[in-house]
Amino acid sequence: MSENNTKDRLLDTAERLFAEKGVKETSVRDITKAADSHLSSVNYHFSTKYGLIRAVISRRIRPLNRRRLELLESLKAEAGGDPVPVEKLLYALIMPGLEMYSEYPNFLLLAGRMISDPDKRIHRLFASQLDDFFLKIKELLQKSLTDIPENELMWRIHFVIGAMIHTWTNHSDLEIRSKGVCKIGDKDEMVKRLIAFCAAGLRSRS
Amino acid sequence: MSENNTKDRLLDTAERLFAEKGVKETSVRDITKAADSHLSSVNYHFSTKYGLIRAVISRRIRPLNRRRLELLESLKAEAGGDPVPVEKLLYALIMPGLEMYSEYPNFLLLAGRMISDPDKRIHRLFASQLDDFFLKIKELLQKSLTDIPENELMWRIHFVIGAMIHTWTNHSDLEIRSKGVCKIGDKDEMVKRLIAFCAAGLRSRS
DNA sequence: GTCTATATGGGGATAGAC
DNA sequence: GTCTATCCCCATATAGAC
Repeated sequence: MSENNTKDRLLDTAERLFAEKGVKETSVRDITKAADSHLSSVNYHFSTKYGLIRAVISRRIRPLNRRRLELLESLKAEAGGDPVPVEKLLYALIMPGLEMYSEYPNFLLLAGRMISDPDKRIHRLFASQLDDFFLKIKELLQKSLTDIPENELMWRIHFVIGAMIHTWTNHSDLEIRSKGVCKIGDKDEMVKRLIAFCAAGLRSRS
Repeated sequence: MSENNTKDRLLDTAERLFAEKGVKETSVRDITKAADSHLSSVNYHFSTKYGLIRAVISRRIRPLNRRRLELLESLKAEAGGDPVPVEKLLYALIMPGLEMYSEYPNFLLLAGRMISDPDKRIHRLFASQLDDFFLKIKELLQKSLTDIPENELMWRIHFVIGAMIHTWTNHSDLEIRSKGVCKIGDKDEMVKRLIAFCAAGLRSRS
């Protein structure tokens, strides 16, 4: 994936180091050294360190969210007014992230940390993308789960997002606790499980 | 809660600032200034900044986890060999954290960030406490949900923890998305919802 | 235990030659 | 676009007087 020009090398290296050590913990010097570039190249291409952070995140999160919204739209069109099965809607939320994990394994860890980043600018880089999706999936879920009040449903969507993000960032803990039995590597199985869990939670009668 | 001696004032102030700005983003100078103390007092009382971080976290996470384990133990004793209702087991996981939120509102946000902290020492301060609980609740859930294979169950417990932690750290996003309708302030209602969601997820037939 | 002064290093950003 | 040299600030930590 990495290209040969400096800008892309900086993005790739920053993505990796941010995921490994954290954003704040990675200095511009670390990045330029590992990318075999020079300190000032970051300022040249991205103005500031924050500009680099934003670029690292945007180039993945935009396609990710676009894919999610496309999936939702096509499910909506397919159904033509009928309710869409909850599992299919959850697939649209969950699967694109896991496909990204296969291709860019560093990114989900980074994204999962961003969502709770104390720097509001960084937090919003991710959270703002979820805003759109949240509204749209809520609308579709309301048609599929007609007996659940709107505020209850919003809480449940929030729980779904939590389960997903925790899986992105902390699957290594589960791998340890399960002594290697539960691995994120089994992508399809894992997605099936997460979807089944969340679908049951969304449908629950309280 | 804050006491008058320097050590406790440092702990209280650090807890607040770590939650507001992040651990890495808060300097020892910030803390000592806000606590009306002196730069070197941190080194005197806690040796290093990391020593302070550890102390801030330990004084809350130990009682929190003790409470959880006590609740599990008393449920187990009460049931006397019979399966314990899933909802009660979830209560033992979820309620102690929310009681802590009422008393020390900064801590849950801080704890939720720690779990995905890139510094492994910090990550483990929290994760290591969950290890015990994970094993114990798994054992009890297996008796209550006899038809669910162990590895499936472990994934589901992981999802439960994710939903809980995301709620700790990101309820403000939900509050915004729901235009103020969904608030963590309604503690009892929120706990009821989270428990109902997770119980349904745990019971799901895949 | 408290306070001042300071050591020492790392950080982001920039100027200016090439 | 690339590279060097450097500015300037802020961080943690410590020495040593009180």
